[in-house]
Amino acid sequence: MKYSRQRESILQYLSATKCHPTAETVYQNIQAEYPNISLGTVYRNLTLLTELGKIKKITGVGCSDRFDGNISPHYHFICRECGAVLDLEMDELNHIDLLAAHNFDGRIDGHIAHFYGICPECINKNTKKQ
Amino acid sequence: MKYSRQRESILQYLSATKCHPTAETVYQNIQAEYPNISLGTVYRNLTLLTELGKIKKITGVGCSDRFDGNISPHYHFICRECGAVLDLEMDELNHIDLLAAHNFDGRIDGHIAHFYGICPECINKNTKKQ
DNA sequence: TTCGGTGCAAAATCTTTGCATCAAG
DNA sequence: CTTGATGCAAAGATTTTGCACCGAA
Repeated sequence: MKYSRQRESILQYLSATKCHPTAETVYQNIQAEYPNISLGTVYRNLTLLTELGKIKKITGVGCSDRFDGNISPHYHFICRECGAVLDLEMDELNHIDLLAAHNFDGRIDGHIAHFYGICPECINKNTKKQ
Repeated sequence: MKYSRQRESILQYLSATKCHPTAETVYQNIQAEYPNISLGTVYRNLTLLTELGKIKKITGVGCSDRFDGNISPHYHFICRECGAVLDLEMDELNHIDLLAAHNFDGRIDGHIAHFYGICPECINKNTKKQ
């Protein structure tokens, strides 16, 4: 695979940020360094980097997919109020694959899980309102 | 809310089927009874029924959302090979919300989880091939 | 020089919506 | 009748793709 400055920039941006940006957000941020980059290139590289395992794609959060530079196994929290996506510090739930496989004839080799609730910031905001 | 034959038909179809159809598939099946129904009406009713809690929307499986007439709490299995979505017979994983909340400052009140692997049918197919 | 990557724009896919008409209450 | 629901088609939103040109090797 050939090196590309744009791809490198996308990977660096994702590795540096703790938020979980959409393709559009990645695009806007990379534009600071490469004003001529196109959204198509961003999508192509996000797909490529996901296939290479260098980033993770998070689906099922809002309408657009999100991307994560943190490829260590971890779970995500989604705030029902502001939509924020946060990393959770918790061990892998390996045992739940076994629970799922218990009454199932197929083979189970993994899972995705997202947790929902109210983020610290929104709890704080709500307290002030009252 | 006014009664509508179309909405009733959609609800009945979803309650009767064990597969987890997309809006497009619902549309095609309802067309058997109501040839003039429009995709817009299907989407409007699927959204409405989801808000009313009469059906469930399953996101994060393939490109389009899927819908489920089974509103009892349960988990889904997704076949990596054929994309089939199957119901899993397992207890609710209430304890994982506590695990998630352990090192987290916000409030956690729920989760979604999908399990991945190879479905019985595909395992069977693969065995025959060899 | 070669060939993969890019920028651009068009297209594809999925979903929502405006509006005139229809039908439930 | 009145008002919400429908059918239709257009528009929105997100993502993919064809193609000519650029730039890494």
